[in-house]
Order: sequence, then structure tokens, then C-alpha cells
Amino acid sequence: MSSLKLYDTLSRTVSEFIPLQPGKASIYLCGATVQAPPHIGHIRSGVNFDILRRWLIKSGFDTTFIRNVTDIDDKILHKAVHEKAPWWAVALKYERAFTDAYTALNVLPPTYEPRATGHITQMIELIASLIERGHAYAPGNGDVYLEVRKLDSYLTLSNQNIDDLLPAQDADETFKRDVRDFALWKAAKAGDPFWPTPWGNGRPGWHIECSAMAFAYLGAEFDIHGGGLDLIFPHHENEIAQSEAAGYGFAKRWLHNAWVTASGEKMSKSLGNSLQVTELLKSVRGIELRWYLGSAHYRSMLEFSPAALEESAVGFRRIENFLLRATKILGSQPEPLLSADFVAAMNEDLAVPQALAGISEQLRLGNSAITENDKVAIASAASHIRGALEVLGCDPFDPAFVGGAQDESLTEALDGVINLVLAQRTAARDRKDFAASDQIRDGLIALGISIEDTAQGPRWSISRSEGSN
RNA sequence: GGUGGAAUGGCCGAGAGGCGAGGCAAGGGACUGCAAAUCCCUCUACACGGGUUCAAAUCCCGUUUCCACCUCCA
Repeated sequence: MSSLKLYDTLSRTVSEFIPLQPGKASIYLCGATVQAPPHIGHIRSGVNFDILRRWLIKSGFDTTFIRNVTDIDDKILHKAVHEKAPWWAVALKYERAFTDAYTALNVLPPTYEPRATGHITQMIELIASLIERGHAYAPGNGDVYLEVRKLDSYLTLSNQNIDDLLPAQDADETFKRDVRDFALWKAAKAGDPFWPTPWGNGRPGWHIECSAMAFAYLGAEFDIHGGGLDLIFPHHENEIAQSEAAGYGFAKRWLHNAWVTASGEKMSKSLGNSLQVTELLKSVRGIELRWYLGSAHYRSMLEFSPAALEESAVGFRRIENFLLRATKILGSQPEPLLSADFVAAMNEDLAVPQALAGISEQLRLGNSAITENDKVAIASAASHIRGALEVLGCDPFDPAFVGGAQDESLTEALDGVINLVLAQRTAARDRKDFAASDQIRDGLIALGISIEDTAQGPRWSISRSEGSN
């Protein structure tokens, strides 16, 4: 069996994943700043890293996965003023929106999901240590800054030279020793939430929380740090700066997911609500949206369009349809298995698109096997497809996707009614009364129920209405 | 100005020196009372200009276009 290779943003190469502790994997993923509802770009990151996590687990690694919630920052405070609500109510509202979106797309809950505001103590301890070690300073205005020029490794992740950076528009040199120094702690402004510290009342800077929480849950060093491409600078550079200045080994490998783009450009607020997860879930199911977001390689841009999403969803339904038919023929759900091709593809830096080609091949074989009623071949194809879908988090038999709220007796009753109608249609066909049989079929289609005449008799399924409702 | 990324057939999308991934669409065929579903066949590409090589989509040099980051960002 091949071994897992992963990209590393720092070295810009793909290399074998060798964990710090054999058999274990530790991941820290920068989660959401909960100041707005999630759009699919946010959730793509969740899906991409969920696939990584599932693959690590499947590969036998005892995996600890941390994804934080940033529930205090400038934007949340601004939003609170705008929404005329307490900042913590705003943060919780959007945190729940993210949780709902993750759940809808079957993104596994992290091992631990720390909130920034729950780790102020750890941040203060870290800042105190940075001051003590001579890497940070409190100039007396209530802020605490990190002195970046003292660090040799600063900007190595983004491969930049500190003097080439464009000066910040709002740079304030009154208290900073260097314009590039960034705030670990910010003095409280009137009306802001604050926590008491030796340097005065204030709140954390944007970057310190991740360093503090990664240390709290994963220790001084861990295997993988993940996030979106745009976090490389400044967020991840600053995390590295803080953590290394504190003497931590920090992340051994960096993985960054690319964006979902629209019209070739990165998503932005100007696109409005159309790409919010809740909006898109009106036209496709969660499993279909996940299939779409997971289908591109995590380091490739994914160009969103409603047509592309719909095409992807149709493709998924084709696979799902095969699994349902196979299950009926076999009399039980296929046992998930992994094909060598799939394993090889996933081990090559999570080459999902290649893995998908293998699924297409299995699907073709499986459908042919149904035509030939070759149960051994049907079972093989179904098992390998299900095994792959399971790793991708798109197993149609996963309880996460089987709407638990559905009433079993209602489903049975519906099945009975439709079968009764189909029996009428079969009778009409037998007496060659095609006008009557077509009338029944058209009637069912109008109700959103599609009919397939298979070798095993007619089969019905609910076809989703397309596009906007 | 600095730092990255990208350009592949009608469309989407992998690959990274030689055997042309895969999907969608389209056309043809099989099956069907007609459909649907399914299967088979067809269509065959690597932005541009040079170079290296027996062999380049892949390596090198140059050019063009696009995207992103440079202290809010998934």
C-alpha cells in the first residue's frame, strides 16, 4: 500500500506525511470568524479538510482535529452595532449558522472546537511569555505588539521580504517600534468588551488566539495546520511568529485550500446572498453540494456557476441511483471497500478528481452488471463506490444524510400507493393500452415521481425540481 | 513594486518527458410499445514564440492574458 503524500505550503512541494508521533495525526484548522452567514467558500474549506481528516482516519491515524471559532474581532463588534445586538449574541447567531451548514454537508464535528473567548487566559499567558522572552512589548497605551524584525523566520511561509511589503494604510507608528509589528493585544475602546490584563483592559488581537488554542489542544508542535489561501499572510505568518517566538515548534506542515470563485474572481460581499449555503440548499441537497465542493482538487480554484452545481448534482444522483438499485438487488447495503486506484489517488495529495475517474469506471461496470444480473460484479462495484463515497463524506447511506425526521410509516404508505398505481400501469401495458399507461406515467412525473422500467419491474423515485423554486 | 497561482477539446476538469484520465454536452447505435434509465461507438486538446531531446501538454528561456496576497478575508 502506498503511503500518504501531502503538499506543504512552506516547502512548496509534495512529500510523504510522517507524523510527529507514529500512528497519530494532529491538525489545526482556522475556522470561521463568525460575523456573517457562511457562503460556500467558507464551507469548501470545511469540506476539503474534512476529506483530509476522513482519509487520515481511514489510513489508520488516530487523528485529533481542532477547528476554532473566532467569536471576538473588529467585524463582529461592528456587526453588533449594526444589528443593535450584543456582540456575543451576534457571534453565537453566526456560529450556529456555520454549525448548521457543516452539519448539512456532513462535515464531522471537530475533536474539539474551541472559541477564542474561552481562551483569553491562555492568550494572556502566551503574551506574558512573549514579553518575558523579549519578543513583545507593551508600550503603555494598552496595546501589546510583537517585534517582528527580531525573528529570522518571519515571512518564510509567504516567501516575502519584510521591506517589500506595501505599507499599511492605517499604520500608526506612535507606539510601534516598527510599522510591521502587529498587535497581540488591543486596548479597549469605549464600549468594547474587554478583559483585564497586566497591560490594561483590552481584547485579543486577531492572530494570538490561534497560537494559544493550538498550544492548548495540540501542544508545542503538531502535524498539520490548515486554512484558506488568503490566510497565509498575514494570519499564518503571524501565528508562526508568535508561536516560534514563544519557543514552540508549531506546525510541521501547512495546507491551504483554494477558493470558490465566481466569474473568475474571489467571492466577496458584493455578490450578495446568492452563494450562501442556505440559499444553495434550496436547489440541491446537502450531499450534492458537498459532492460539488469536494470534487475539485483542494488546491485548485473552483469556479462556481449554477449550471456547474446542477451538473455535478445530476452526476451524483446517477451514482446514488446505482447504489440504491444495487442495494435492492443484493438485498442489503453494500459493504464499503477501497479500491487500489482510489487509495493511490487519495495518497497522492488527496487527488480527488483522479479518484472520481475511478468511481466513474466502477459505475459503468456496476450498471453493466445490473443489465447482466451478475450479482458478484454488482456487489464489487457497489462496495468500491460506497467505500470511496464514504471517504469523501458523500455516502448516501450515512445516517447524517438520511433525514431522520421522516416518518417511516408515511414512507411505507407512499410506497404502497405508488406501487398500486404502477400495478395499474403494468396492467394497462399488458393489455397494450398505452394511452392509459402513459397517462399514469405522465401523471406521476407531474407529481415529481419518475419511473424507470427495469428488468426487475418498474421502479419509482422522487425527482427533485430543478433550479430555483 | 514584492510574492504566489493559472491558461488543456463545445463546456468542466485531471495529468507532468513516450502508452491521449474522467465527466457533461453533441451525434450515431443497442434496449423499449414510446419514453426514462442503462450500455456501446464517435468527436481528441494542451495560451503564444523560441530552445533542449530520438520523443515536450509535461523540461528550459522569453512573451501575452487572467487571478490572488501584501495587516478584514475560507
